[in-house]
Amino acid sequence: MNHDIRGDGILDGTGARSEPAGAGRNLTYGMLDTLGKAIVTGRYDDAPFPTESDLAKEYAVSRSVTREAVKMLTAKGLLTARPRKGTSVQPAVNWNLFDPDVLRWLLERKFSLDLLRQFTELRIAIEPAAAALAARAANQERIAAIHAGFDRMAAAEAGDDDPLESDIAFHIAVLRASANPFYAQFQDVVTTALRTSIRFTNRFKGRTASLSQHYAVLGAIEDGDSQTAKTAMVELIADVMVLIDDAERKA
Amino acid sequence: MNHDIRGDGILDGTGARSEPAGAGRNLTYGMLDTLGKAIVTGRYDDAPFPTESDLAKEYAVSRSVTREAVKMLTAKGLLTARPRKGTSVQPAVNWNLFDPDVLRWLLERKFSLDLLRQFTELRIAIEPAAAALAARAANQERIAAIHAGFDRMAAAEAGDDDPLESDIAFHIAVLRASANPFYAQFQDVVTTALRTSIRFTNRFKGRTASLSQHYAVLGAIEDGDSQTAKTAMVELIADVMVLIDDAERKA
DNA sequence: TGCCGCAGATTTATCATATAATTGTCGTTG
DNA sequence: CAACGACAATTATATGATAAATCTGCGGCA
Repeated sequence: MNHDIRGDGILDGTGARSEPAGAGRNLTYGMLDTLGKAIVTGRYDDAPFPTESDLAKEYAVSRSVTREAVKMLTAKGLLTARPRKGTSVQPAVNWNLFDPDVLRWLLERKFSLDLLRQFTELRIAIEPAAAALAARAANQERIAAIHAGFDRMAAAEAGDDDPLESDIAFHIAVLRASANPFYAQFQDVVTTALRTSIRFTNRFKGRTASLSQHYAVLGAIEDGDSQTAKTAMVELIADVMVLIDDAERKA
Repeated sequence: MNHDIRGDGILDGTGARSEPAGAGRNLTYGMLDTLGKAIVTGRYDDAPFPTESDLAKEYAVSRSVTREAVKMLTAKGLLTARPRKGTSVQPAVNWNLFDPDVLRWLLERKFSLDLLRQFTELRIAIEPAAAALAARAANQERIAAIHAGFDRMAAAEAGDDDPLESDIAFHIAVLRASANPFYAQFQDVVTTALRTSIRFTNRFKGRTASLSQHYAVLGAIEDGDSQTAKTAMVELIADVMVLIDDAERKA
């Protein structure tokens, strides 16, 4: 096994994420990323997790780097370490699924329709509630942000913006407009999940017809009509759910 | 400032959390806990965050321990570090609120009615949806778990169990019964929030009257009636919200 | 036989020190 | 005044040594 966490020969095609970019930043983050993916994809489900000195040898880095990477994975709930017992992978229920790194590892390496459906089941609870709160907490600035997202979607319709990124921008703006930090917390989660699920949604080209549905959400929030905002958002995400159900039935 | 992360003279009154118990486990976890609390309570909002060598001196530990604690806080979104620029506290929007440690630090040290209300706004979206899913995914084992939680609540009514812990057990069982890992993820969050909010809810003694409401949720899930399960859970949490609103009005 | 306890081995935890890499600052120079 | 280069501060990495925790198995003792 030849692990290249130094990234000497890696060509990083995606330049999407600006700041948190895991891999190439330094040895610790490179190891974090590689190990994280390995864990969520089940490489150590039957094999025991290596000792820190074995890991250091395997990845050709110092024990400092190894220990720091392991500590970060521990902080995210993926690992646990005890003297003499060694380091071991935690059961998946302990993983912090709302950590953007963990979710990205899961979706990038283990994408499944089932996971997408479960995630959409979450969105259909969160986003309508966020829209309802946004309608109550509405002010000039928040509405402007949502409006900007909608305008980008409209521009994307005409080919002047990216359809996926503008869609994400709209939903993020609604979450933030809820004025509730717990809802705002889902920003990263929704962004990560939508970005990686593009593989799936791209197969259905008729989906951009939802522009009018997005406008219904925007309008209701502007009017301060929380109930309408909620139901409009429910319908929007329910349509996504229908797509997934269809795909699952075919598969 | 005298930081006792070694816990030599600390008497740990709570023994509640069994495994993840932050403080006394070792120096790294002790420092993680102390630093985490300090950050969320705003100690470094105007003061710059110390360099790692300063931290090591201040806490009387080696740089290894310091770096590993800082790395864990970085993994939880509280810090960011760059060569020459030093380590600095991230804006609160980047904090991983659904990390049990972060939420605990926030609630233990910074408890506010406002935070509790925002959290309840989240629960009123999550838990009813989880109950609805649970009604669909119901099987013998899952129903038994919810039933066990309910039985504990009934026992607590008679003084034979802890009212808070049994209440938590019921809600956790519903989240798990949703058979959706994203909902199950809220286990720790709900547990942490309910445990720390006991200070508040304990002032209202009439609240245990909700036993019948919990039974309504249980019954609906047993019947596979997702709509009833959902509305029953909404009512249950809406009552909590009323308590909070009352308290906020008085304050 | 069966149990208790101790010695050894293994692995993480901690410490200490040295060197490299990154990048902001400031002065110099054209 | 701008661009470049030397310096300095801070994190990043490497290495080696020692401590602490705890599992395993051996041996003694009742």
